[in-house]
Amino acid sequence: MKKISESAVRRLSLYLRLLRGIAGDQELISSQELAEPSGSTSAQVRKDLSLFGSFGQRGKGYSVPELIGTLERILGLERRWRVAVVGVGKLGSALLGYRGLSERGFDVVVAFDVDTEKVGTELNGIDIRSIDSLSRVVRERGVEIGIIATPPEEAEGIVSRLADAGVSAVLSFAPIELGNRDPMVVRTMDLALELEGLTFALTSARNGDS
Amino acid sequence: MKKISESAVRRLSLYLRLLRGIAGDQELISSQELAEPSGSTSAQVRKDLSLFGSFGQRGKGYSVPELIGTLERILGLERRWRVAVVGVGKLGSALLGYRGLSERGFDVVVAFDVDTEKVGTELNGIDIRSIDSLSRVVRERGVEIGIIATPPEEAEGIVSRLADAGVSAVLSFAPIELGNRDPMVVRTMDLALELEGLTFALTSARNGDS
DNA sequence: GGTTCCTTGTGAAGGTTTTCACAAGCCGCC
DNA sequence: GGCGGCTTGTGAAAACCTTCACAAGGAACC
Repeated sequence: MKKISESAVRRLSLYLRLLRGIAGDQELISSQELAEPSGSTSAQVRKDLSLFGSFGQRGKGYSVPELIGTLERILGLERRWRVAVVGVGKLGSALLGYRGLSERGFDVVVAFDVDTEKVGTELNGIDIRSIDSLSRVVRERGVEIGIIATPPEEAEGIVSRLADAGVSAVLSFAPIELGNRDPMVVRTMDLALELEGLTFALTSARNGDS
Repeated sequence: MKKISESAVRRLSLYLRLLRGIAGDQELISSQELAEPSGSTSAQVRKDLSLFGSFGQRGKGYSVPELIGTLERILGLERRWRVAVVGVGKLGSALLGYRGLSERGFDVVVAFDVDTEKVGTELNGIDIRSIDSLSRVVRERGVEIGIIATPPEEAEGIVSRLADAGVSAVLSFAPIELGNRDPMVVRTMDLALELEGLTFALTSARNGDS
């Protein structure tokens, strides 16, 4: 199988998000209509899709419901995924209450924290368990993806423990680098780093860049 | 001035984050030492830096404190930035309490919400004001960057109002597409979209990809 | 059935980013 | 001062990604 670039996968996710938003309103969509709101071009859309097959009909466009199904299949979203949130501080709590996860196919099945006050309680129907029991509980509940919302200094250790417990992917909010330990896929979301992308743009715009 | 790719800027931010983490422990660092923990290569590091000048010393490497200063200058972080958080729900509250922002040069100077219960109170020392007063308060407090933590259906309108009030950059957590309205820079962080990047990797790994 | 209009799928061209590889330069030691 | 070891800075090559442009195919209408 060809190698698919990360940016192509991002765009596919974006197309899917847009399509879900218009499902019902429209039966067919052209590459042009899909490109515009995603800040892309029609050629790009067609190329991205053609990496996986031919899903459109010449002269007509793409069937919205079919394309949604196709993108879900490509992205591995035909099934739901079992997620654990590690760290139930402010961010972790926000994640436990975030409907955007289950709407998009991710079920938070358990959360972990060190705080003995929190352990044993539940939040939005999700059990909070002790981090000491992480390995066992992760296996019991079949967790496949971990979301790290702990202080940065804990993150590295948590990733190791998740890896040992058989979790295959991690999304971390801790602003530190977590090497991709092989079979496991790790991705980091760093708010300040994103803001720095903005300040770079603002600053270089101000200093006579055309 | 040359055009700098978004991925290069990302990497520069990453180098800076790493350097700040080791400042004090080490006086000099080689491109190789900087590359490894950032998942890059030494050649990449040198190329990235060479886009802006020559900062190293052959045979020795880069001075850690100087390189920090240089990167801060490049990224526009020599000064602090004034940020407003719009939407004080769970996510917004978490943001108001997040130290990672001020540590990295971003001061949240005000927050906005529609809820009359919240308006007039403060959280972590940050005033919560009515969204109706957004334009005025943004100007009064010199807000430069907006962070959107409202429900997605509000996001579009908020961006317009921020733009009108003179805010030049926005980071949005709403999972919808917000076109880059010209002088303003807009960036979206979508948790589920990042998770989809992971499920794609997991799924295609399982389906005989090498 | 033929003609026109429309949109896909895709090679080829063009552009950008990454990697390679090596000359240039610095340091320390004899 | 000269030599050896080390690391930068950078053209050139390679890899990768995006855009172009057009043939192929479908639908509608006469």
